[in-house]
Amino acid sequence: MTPPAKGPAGTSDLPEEDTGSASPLDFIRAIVAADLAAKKYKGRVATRFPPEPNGYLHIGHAKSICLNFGVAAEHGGTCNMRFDDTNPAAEDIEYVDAIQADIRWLGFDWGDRLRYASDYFERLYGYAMRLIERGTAYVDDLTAEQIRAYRGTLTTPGRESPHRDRSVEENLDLFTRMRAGEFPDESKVLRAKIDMASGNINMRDPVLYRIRRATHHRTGDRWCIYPMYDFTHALSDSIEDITHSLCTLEFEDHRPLYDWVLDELAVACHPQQIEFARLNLSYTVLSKRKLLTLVKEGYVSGWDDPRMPTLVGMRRRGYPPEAIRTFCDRIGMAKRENVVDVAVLEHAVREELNRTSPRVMAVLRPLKVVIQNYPEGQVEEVDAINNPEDPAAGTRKVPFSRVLYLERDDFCEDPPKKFFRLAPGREVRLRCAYFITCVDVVKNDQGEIVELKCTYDPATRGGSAPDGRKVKATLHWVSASHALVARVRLYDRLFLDEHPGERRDSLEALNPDSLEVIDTCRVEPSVASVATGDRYQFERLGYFCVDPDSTDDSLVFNRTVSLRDVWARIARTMKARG
RNA sequence: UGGGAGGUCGUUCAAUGGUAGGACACGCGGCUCUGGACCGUGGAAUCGGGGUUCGAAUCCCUGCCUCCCAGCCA
Repeated sequence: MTPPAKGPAGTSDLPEEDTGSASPLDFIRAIVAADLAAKKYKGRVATRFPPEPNGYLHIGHAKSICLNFGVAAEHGGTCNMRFDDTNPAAEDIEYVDAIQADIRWLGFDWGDRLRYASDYFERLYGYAMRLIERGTAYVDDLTAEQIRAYRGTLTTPGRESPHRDRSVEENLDLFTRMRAGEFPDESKVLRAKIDMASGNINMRDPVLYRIRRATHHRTGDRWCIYPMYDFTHALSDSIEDITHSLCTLEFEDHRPLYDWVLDELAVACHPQQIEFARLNLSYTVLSKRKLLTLVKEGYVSGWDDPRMPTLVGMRRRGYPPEAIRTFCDRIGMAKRENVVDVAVLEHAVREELNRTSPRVMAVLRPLKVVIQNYPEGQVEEVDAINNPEDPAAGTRKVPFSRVLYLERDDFCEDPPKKFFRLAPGREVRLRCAYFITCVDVVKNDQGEIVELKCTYDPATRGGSAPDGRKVKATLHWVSASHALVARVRLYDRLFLDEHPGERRDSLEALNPDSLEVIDTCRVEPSVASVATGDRYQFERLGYFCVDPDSTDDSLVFNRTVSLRDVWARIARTMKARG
């Protein structure tokens, strides 16, 4: 596999070829390669990513973005950023800005090839007039309900509209007046004259234009008629000289219409539409409607809630864009319906973070530990490696003193088999510091453990014993008086059901424990000056990033993903077996 | 007796008439100052039935199952 280029993976700086083991091409890349070999488009490859600016981008869009920009880059081609903005009622400038920011963050660059379907409205209008002149489009006065009734059903053919045979002159006149605003909304539409008996419902005289008085975010009130998707999309592709128009499976039925429009108008460029299966992810929903519900009804804090599968959510969660691109490479490209295990995504995230994140020690649930034989008031600094995967990351000093905090989960008064951590009388290693032995357990009136008394072996400084004795566990810690207090947000999957999208009501499957906030975490002082978005590995716990809610005197971390946890798995099986 | 698309390990993607393979997940072992990482290893699949062929996941016939389509959304 080829990890995308380091910097922004624009249309020209991706590795052209995986020199070495040639991994097989997916079916779309195979078609593109064959077209290139056949000189089909004069050796040109031009794609586009055409979102409607009516929502935030999510991981499913990332698959399409990586495909479109990737295919173009692999052949020195181009990929246009195009907004399919033909429905002013649903769209908003907020989304056009957010979408561009997300794609840039993902690592792609469209240079000066930013396009809007709305820029083509005048040309599109001209094409519509041409269709009318050819006698293959007509103005219909039927209401929406009538059109639906006339359309027939899946198994029975439709009926032709009584207005289907209006003269070219009358259609031209009516359509001109539609544009001029002479008719109220929804009173007339322009329809293609194709075949009301077609088995493909999209070919039963599809609507091409509707009257809709709405202020468009780019064209304002200049238009009161707006073109429909099928008409706009095919022609926009053609206008932009696109060679391969890649879209998802549900548009397969639209391809005959796509081709009809371009053939009927005999345009110079007729791109080929190729459909691929959209991405589904286990334990998450990716439908715009459902994501909108989560936001609107307050189940999450917003589009950028770290539990959301949106690109903004993942960014805030701390997912590196490289990991998302790697994920998109790995899931493959096919036409079969699929549900990718979210573990594949998490694995890509861990892999990237393991390679790049500086290590730091933090204690989520502090348990006070006093080292009895360590001199009161003494402080020393131990050396800690910043990233064992990257020697260039260097080392840092971590203060050690008499009173420390350990993770509550790292102590067990009555340890079960295979629990290697601290227990009464047991010796363990404190990471980068000393071996300590637990000599006493202090409890409060409720019987809760409030403090541990330990001793340390001064000869084990640095973490190893001169006599060669071993310990079975190494624990993370922080010096109580030096540690910073931080708030940490622990995220878990938003849904408990593996396929929440298949339920009538996905909300029933919501995980009530998808967010846990801990306000009393302690982190080592080296993270005092951090910036929003900085990523760390909290040793033995997971990867965390600095949330924008952080201020100069209050740190907030999001847990991006936990480390793989073998002990948790062992504990789970032991519990299951009783 | 509508049209379109698709069925390969648990999941996902390969193999395009010639040893069914990778990744993730899972199991076992090793190593380790992170029960992380890493290394090794194991189990695990061609929807069913016929046919063509020396040889079929792949070609043919047939049956079954799944998904998409009846917005003046995209």
